[in-house]
Amino acid sequence: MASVQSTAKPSARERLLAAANELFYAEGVQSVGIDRVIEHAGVAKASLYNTFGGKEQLVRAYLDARHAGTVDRLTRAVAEHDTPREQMLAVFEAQGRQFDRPDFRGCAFIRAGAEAGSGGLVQEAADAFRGWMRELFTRLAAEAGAADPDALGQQLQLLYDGAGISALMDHDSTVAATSRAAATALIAAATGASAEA
Amino acid sequence: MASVQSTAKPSARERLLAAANELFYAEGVQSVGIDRVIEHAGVAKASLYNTFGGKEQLVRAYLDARHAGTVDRLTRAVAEHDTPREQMLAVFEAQGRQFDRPDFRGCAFIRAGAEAGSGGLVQEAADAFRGWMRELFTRLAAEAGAADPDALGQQLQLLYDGAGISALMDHDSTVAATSRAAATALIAAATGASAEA
DNA sequence: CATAATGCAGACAGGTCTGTCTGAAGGAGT
DNA sequence: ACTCCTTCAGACAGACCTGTCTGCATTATG
Repeated sequence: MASVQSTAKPSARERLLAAANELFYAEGVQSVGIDRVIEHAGVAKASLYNTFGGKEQLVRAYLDARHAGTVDRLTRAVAEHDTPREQMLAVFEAQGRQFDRPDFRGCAFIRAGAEAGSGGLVQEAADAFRGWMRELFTRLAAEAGAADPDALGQQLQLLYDGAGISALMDHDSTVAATSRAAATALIAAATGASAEA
Repeated sequence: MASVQSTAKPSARERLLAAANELFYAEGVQSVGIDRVIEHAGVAKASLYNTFGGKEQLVRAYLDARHAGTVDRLTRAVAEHDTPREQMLAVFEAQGRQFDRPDFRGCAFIRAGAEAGSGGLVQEAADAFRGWMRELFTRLAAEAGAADPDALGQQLQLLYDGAGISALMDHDSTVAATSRAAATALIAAATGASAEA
């Protein structure tokens, strides 16, 4: 089992995750029912409950997959630059590229957290993701020589979240440039550097 | 009709709006059903449909009331200061006071927008609110002599939204101080001033 | 070949939601 | 006193949701 099969049909689990990603992210976790997920995945309802156990666990798996994808994307973007300052700005540039995608619908964790009540698997997934983002910003801020790395890291996360919200709700394509400029100013103020963008 | 009645029982409309504000804001627009709203308001179901026409219109009225309340609160906070720079910071301080309220549950417009699909009355209400916030920040940025008032106004809105998100999702009481410090730095960078907090 | 595992299809139950409708009670103005 | 209007109480329909269950087909393995 679990052997490599290159061109064969993906497993029920993979098809369910792909369908959940498309539908939950596009229309929201609460609005999309189980029936639409299994129909979109071409999977029987019993397979979903055998594989994941329930809708909440499927939502959790969907968020975990998003988490892994964002970690990959941002890790690659950071690795393309050498200085911590450029690496911090690269995070905002990578976010800006997401804004231009036609299927962009904001941060999946913020949206799922707003839909689901506090507590539960959604909250766990959101905490894990936001903790990773915070650590990324704080680590880069420390490497850049910020006087208070925690403060700069938190400030950059404010910009990151705010940019995602504005891109979602204001249909404003200029927000990526604005957040990058603001990040540049905050980095300069926190490190005492005088480099401009 | 509509005469002044000081101590009498509020009208069905007012009770419905109060109940909608409590329940929708605390638990979300989708999670709370009509039955719970009318029970909490002590109102018959027919009264709700006669007064508002449907749930979506009730949600719209709830958001409009929130809009008016925030406009009042921020307008008062701004009026307590003299210089545009202090007025901008006063907006963040007023937001920080909201964070400490035990019933704080984030920005009602972001949460409702995340729950409802795009388009519809929720989107209209959110657009109106966010437009007002943007104009407030941009006007104050212009009065403060920013080189690019639109850019500074948008940057401050990023911080405002990001702080609300973090206060909601991270249970972090330090975010108000962080956003205020970041706003101070961005204002200084945009106006060329050297004043510190 | 036989057997076990996996997946598909769909019925079914129990609950909740929105919205409509009926019928009656109470208060204000004429 | 009479009438209009608002409001309350609740039944009802139609739709949707989650989760469980019963069969049947396919496939891999002993």
